[in-house]
Amino acid sequence: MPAASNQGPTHRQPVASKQQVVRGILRGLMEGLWRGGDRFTEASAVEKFGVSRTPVREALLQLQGLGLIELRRNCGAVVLPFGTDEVRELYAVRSILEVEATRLAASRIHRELVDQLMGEFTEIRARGEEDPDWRLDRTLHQSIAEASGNHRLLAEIFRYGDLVQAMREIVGERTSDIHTTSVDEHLAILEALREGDPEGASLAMKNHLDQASTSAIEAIQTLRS
Amino acid sequence: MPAASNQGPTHRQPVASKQQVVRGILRGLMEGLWRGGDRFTEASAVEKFGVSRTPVREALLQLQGLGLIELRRNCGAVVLPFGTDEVRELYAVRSILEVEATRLAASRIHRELVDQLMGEFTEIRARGEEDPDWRLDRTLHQSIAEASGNHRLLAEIFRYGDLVQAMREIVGERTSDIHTTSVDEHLAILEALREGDPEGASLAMKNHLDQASTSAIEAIQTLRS
DNA sequence: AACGCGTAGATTGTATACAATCTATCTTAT
DNA sequence: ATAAGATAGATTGTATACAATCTACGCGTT
Repeated sequence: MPAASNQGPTHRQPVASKQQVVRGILRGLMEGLWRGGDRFTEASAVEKFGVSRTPVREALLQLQGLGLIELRRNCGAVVLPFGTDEVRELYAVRSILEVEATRLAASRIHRELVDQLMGEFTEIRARGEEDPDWRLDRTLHQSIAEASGNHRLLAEIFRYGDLVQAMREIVGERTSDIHTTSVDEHLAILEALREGDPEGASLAMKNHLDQASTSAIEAIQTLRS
Repeated sequence: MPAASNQGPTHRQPVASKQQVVRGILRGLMEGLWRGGDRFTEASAVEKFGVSRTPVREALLQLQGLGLIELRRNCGAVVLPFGTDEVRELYAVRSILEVEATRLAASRIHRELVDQLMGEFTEIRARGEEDPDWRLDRTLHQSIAEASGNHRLLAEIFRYGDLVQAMREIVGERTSDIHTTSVDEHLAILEALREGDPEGASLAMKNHLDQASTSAIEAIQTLRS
């Protein structure tokens, strides 16, 4: 018997504690549980999530790195505002990064990759399917970020992509109606990339992210209503 | 300068441990102590810096957030490449953020602030002084980022500003010759901002950061030679 | 009564012990 | 001899105890 094989209330997965806290606090932020300027201590998070201080501290540091809270010496965590304005700003920064990545990618991305992605999107559209877990969407953004040729830019785009994905999943826990991924917007980006048109591709990406921003703001409002 | 005034082996400042590790590893990266792909364990860092695992872990998480190392479960920290290409990419991302912030700031920044900053830069230039600790430079970049009106964009610019400042200080520990801050480049930005010219200001910022990138690359090469 | 100071509580920073997991080597059966 | 599996070591994930620091309240002095 190599493993204890406990069934029933299995042992807490050690690796999940930190992400559980990150998710929980992010959910609280999105639901409007705290107002900007509110403070809470490590001890309160320990009690709320039932884990020890170590994963709580690491989770708070991660959230600070994501610009969602602020940690002050011996003063607890200060919750930063998180409303429609902040979501708009988040998508604005994401747009700055991805629009520039798209501009760079236009002259570097491989045509075969563009064709393959276009095929998958058109197939999805023909079947009337939905890409419910945003797998294709993420693949597209990731492929463009990689084609930018700047590893650090790719990393920053991933940072925001992971944050947006976490927000999507939290929204999905409550509202069954997930906004349909916009295949047409994606295809517009790919068509411009296929022609090697940096301005057209970056403009199409900007339009796509503006639409995504509006959808995200509506989702937050729905979550809080 | 307050001058730390460390006398004797006073009590270890509890708050300094984590930043000491961050600084030490960042210095190692800049000096080329490790090659990209090298791995080191928490235990080795504990031994190297003489602190416990807790601040080491938090330091590694911070460095991962800065995109300098990669943490893998039970596999230690993987050092990412850090050479001239990576410094160039770092400044490219910084440029993307700050150029857009400058464009946004052109129509929002207060004229009095621009005039005040121009006064301080011209005074520095008239006196032939140097702004050795980059205080004015940081004030300018911070003021522009604030004037962008996007708090998250400001935060991201701060993230890179702090990283660049830490790199400058590490370079300064070894090489007495610090590159002179380029007053003319700063004044070009401010003059365009004063006229409310978004394209001129953002172009001047891009030029300024391109020069800074070249200087940083030269500094790294000097540090390693 | 107002201000300064000191002490107690609270909170975070750090160190260490324990648990879970992974990697690599060694054994064993085919 | 090769490959599959088990076992031991190493490494990270988590929990807890201790140290340092900050905040706030109460006391004493002016």
